[in-house]
Amino acid sequence: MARPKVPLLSADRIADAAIDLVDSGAPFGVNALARSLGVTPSSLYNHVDGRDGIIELMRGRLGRRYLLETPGGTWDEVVVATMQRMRRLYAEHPAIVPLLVGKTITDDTVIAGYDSLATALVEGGFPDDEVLPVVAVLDSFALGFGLDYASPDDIWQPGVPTKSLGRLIASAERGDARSDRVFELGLELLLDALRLRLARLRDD
Amino acid sequence: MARPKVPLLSADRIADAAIDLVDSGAPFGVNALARSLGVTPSSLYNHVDGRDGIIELMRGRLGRRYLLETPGGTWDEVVVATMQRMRRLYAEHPAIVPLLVGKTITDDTVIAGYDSLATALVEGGFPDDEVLPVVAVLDSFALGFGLDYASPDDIWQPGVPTKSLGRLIASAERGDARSDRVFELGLELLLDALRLRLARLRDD
DNA sequence: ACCTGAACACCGTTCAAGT
DNA sequence: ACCTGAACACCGTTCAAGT
Repeated sequence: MARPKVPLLSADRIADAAIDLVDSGAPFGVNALARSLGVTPSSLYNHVDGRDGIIELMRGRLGRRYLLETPGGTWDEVVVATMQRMRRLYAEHPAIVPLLVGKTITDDTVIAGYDSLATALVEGGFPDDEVLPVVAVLDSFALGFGLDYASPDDIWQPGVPTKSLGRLIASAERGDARSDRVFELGLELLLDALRLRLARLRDD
Repeated sequence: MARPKVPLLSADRIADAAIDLVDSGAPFGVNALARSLGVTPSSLYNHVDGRDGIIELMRGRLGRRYLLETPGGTWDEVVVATMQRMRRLYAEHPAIVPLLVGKTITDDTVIAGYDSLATALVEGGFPDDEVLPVVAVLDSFALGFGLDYASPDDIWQPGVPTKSLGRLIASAERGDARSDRVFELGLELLLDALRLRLARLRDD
């Protein structure tokens, strides 16, 4: 075939196919990705900076789908809206989360999401030196529950008698219902705590 | 060499070498691990169930190092003690965290750690159907900040002007000091929120 | 029982060749 | 500019052979 008149590939098309691939449950890999695009692995290198580059493209693509319009309102409304968007992103693309962890974020849309969160906290009255830690806490928690959605249904498999865990696991919800509940509870706890903290800061 | 009179390898020795390997900053792999043990890759398969098996061994080994003695005291003391142990584990072995995520936990010591947490919450007065979600929230957060320790110093690299993020990043702490602060803040927030929640539950 | 060495299928990446 | 196909170094895993 050599060079076609109209390109078969583009960064966006590659990112979309990569997202579909991982969502389908297949392990991520550039060979598998090329196959799903009906193309040779080496073709991808005309558009994309290797495996890690593709992952960063996926992050950006998802960012644009889920985090594009920055939410407005009071600081806690912004926190809730942002966290819920991330929840949707992670819940609908859980298998992608493990690929994203521990890599520097450069995508503008994703950066903008964190920026709007930080700005809301600043305007809400949190002191400058506390805003980034709060954002990081929220981010840690978001990532944590993202991984929760990605986790196997049985996170814990006790091979030995337990005092409480076995009994609680037996009667617990499973799957997305469990992850949803964890998210709701965690967000509520964090918001309560942040409101309390802000109130205390004001009293001083 | 064939079979030596005294075995060169054991599951524990392999796990320790694997931990050292990852701690040294090298990417984890069974070939590299075998090399660091002065042994052929195929030798490992006499002791260990492949790559994933080695990772689960690392989890267990670290669990035994960091989570062995179950803490006592009131529920919030148990929470603090458990979280601080996990913090130490993650802070001292950050590069291992990404390997552990999203895999089912079967190691007894680690299970026992979660069990003692769950038991403390039950005895502290949290309702049965809320204990596991609380444990999961704590776990999500622990994993999140574990990944924070594992993250590059610049998690965010804004390529575009930001309203707040750029300015805050410039004046923020870095490295472990930043991660420590995130952990302290997050733990404090979660404890405040949990105490508040328990008090409300008692009022009803 | 425990190690080696050869072999296998697969991985990500590079690069000359073709249009 | 964009795709192919060959090539490369490397990956995890299996297995017969040796003691």
